[in-house]
Amino acid sequence: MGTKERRQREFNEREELFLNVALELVRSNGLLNLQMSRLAEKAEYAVGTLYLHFDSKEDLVFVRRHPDYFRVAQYTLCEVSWKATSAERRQHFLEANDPLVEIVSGIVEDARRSGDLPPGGATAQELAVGVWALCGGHQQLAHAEGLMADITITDPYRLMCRHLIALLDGFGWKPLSDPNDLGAIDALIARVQREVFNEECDVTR
Amino acid sequence: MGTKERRQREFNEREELFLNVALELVRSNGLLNLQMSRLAEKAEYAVGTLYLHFDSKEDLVFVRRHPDYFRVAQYTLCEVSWKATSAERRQHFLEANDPLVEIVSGIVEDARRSGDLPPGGATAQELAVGVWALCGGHQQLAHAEGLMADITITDPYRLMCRHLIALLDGFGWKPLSDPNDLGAIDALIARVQREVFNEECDVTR
DNA sequence: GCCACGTTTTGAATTGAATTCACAATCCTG
DNA sequence: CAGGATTGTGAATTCAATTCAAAACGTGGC
Repeated sequence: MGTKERRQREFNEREELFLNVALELVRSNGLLNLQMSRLAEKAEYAVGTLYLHFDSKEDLVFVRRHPDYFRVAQYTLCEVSWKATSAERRQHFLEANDPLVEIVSGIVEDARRSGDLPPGGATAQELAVGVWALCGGHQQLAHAEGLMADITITDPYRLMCRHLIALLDGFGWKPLSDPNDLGAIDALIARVQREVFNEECDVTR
Repeated sequence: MGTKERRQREFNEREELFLNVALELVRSNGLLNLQMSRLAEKAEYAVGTLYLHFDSKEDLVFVRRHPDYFRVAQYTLCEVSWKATSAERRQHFLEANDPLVEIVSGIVEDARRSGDLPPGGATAQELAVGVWALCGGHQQLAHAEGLMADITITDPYRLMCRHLIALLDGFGWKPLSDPNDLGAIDALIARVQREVFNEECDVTR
């Protein structure tokens, strides 16, 4: 019975199409101006079809996992829309984050095992939350146009890295570095970018 | 010419009324369910009157400075609504934050002068941004129901304090404390609450 | 090939809320 | 107290999300 499977595949492809078109629209007009009818039109399907895939607009936005993820995550986490979202989607979001939590926790545990991080105290997850919060908070501030400029901050992402270093230093994570040594930080950023992300990702944007 | 002034006063009082009723509604039904027509009705004025005071709903929400400030600030800073807001309101928001920036910068400078904080390196404002980001990020995560529970974090605000301590320790701000000494942290929280906030503010909520 | 039936897709109609604006009410001034 | 200016009103408009009855399509049996 291959028909059913083909159907399913086509359905998935259409969903993918919707998501891609949505992404395009979000990129050019912003999340706020995303309109279901325009999205449907641009994808060359009827609005109703869109609603076969997504329960609501929130739902549509929620599904995206992508380079623009940060922006969506911020919107999603914003209490207002968090509460507007169905419990299933929230669960989905939380579960989608699990692997990340795993990875980060693993890194923390490795560090502890190897003695880079003093034993006892914060659990791996507690530490991870701090990093997550710091990144999210910086992201939020960095995107509020004019805010950083107002307090004469240039290069907000480098600043974020400095704060991350300070935070981890505060937990005694070795090697300790100086959050004020800009040269060393730039070198570190460059190295991580090269060795971990294989140049694919420009952290400074 | 006292009439004009009375008028102005009455206008201001009405604005205050609108804001109070709005706050009530937000508290009972959430920010998302705030409806202009219901607000007008509850305040016993016409919708049009509401619009004499506020250009839009965003505008109304923006104006509030209050214990629920965090929630509103989060919504405000969320890129999506930040961009939807008029440039004037944004400017207003930024200016309203200036005194806070001043205060925090002052504290940082005092610390540097007294030798508690090593000289050089991050500017006071850069340091302040880190604290702001960390608080905002924690706030965001803490309010996303289920998220903290999912990764077995209890007492997210205490955790936030631990991370703040770690961050400042990382910058070498004396006295250095151990972000893992929970007893000391609780004592510190209690002390700050007592001496600075005069018990008026329950930080643990 | 063609019909009947279930399934999928459609988009016009509905709904719900923000915002506007022509008119009404009120206030002020000479 | 007339009448022009200012302020307040809420029905009407607008705009976008969501629904749902009907059309189009696919499938298996004859």
